[in-house]
Amino acid sequence: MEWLKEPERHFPPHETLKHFNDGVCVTYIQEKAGLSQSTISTYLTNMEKCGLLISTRHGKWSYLKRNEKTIKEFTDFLT
Amino acid sequence: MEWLKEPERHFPPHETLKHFNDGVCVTYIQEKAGLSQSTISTYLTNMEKCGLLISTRHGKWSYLKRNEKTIKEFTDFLT
DNA sequence: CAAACATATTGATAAATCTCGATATATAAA
DNA sequence: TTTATATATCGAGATTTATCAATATGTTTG
Repeated sequence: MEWLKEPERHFPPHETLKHFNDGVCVTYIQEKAGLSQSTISTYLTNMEKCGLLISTRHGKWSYLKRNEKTIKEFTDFLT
Repeated sequence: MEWLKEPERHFPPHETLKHFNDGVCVTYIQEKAGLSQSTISTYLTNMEKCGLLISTRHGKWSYLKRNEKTIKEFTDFLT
């Protein structure tokens, strides 16, 4: 969640997409997290299901970005 | 944590102490939570150790109240 | 001091979570 | 249309968490 606040500071640029408008691809997140591909895929899927992330598919890549609306609702609830 | 925001709304008055200045006794929290005495005692001890609660002993009773300072630090971190 | 009461600690078990490798599926490239 | 690449799903083991009953410790009261 923290990394996705500033993708350009935490991830290399995408080869195909020249921007981070839809977030970061699963592979980059997986490599940086240092967990297995299946683990990260499951985590990201769950985080999307519970509304914390937004997933967008471009060709064979899935890009993940923060869902600021739900995140705010959640932190507001915690506060 | 939520109950302790307004003890007078969520708990009966204490017999000995006539106020909630130091929070609520373990027994009341235990009864309201519906978990065993040992479970609640452990939880409250841990929450105190990690700074979320402040524990004050008056005679044979322990009273628990929120540690607003640490709670704020934590919610700030989450936000 | 002994009995009673409030809280703390210990030891145990069931359930949940973390994490992986293997495999499946989807998409693009050759 | 086979192969390569990216992501998803499944099944399983190890670790952690939730929770309890039993027991211990601390404190007051008779």
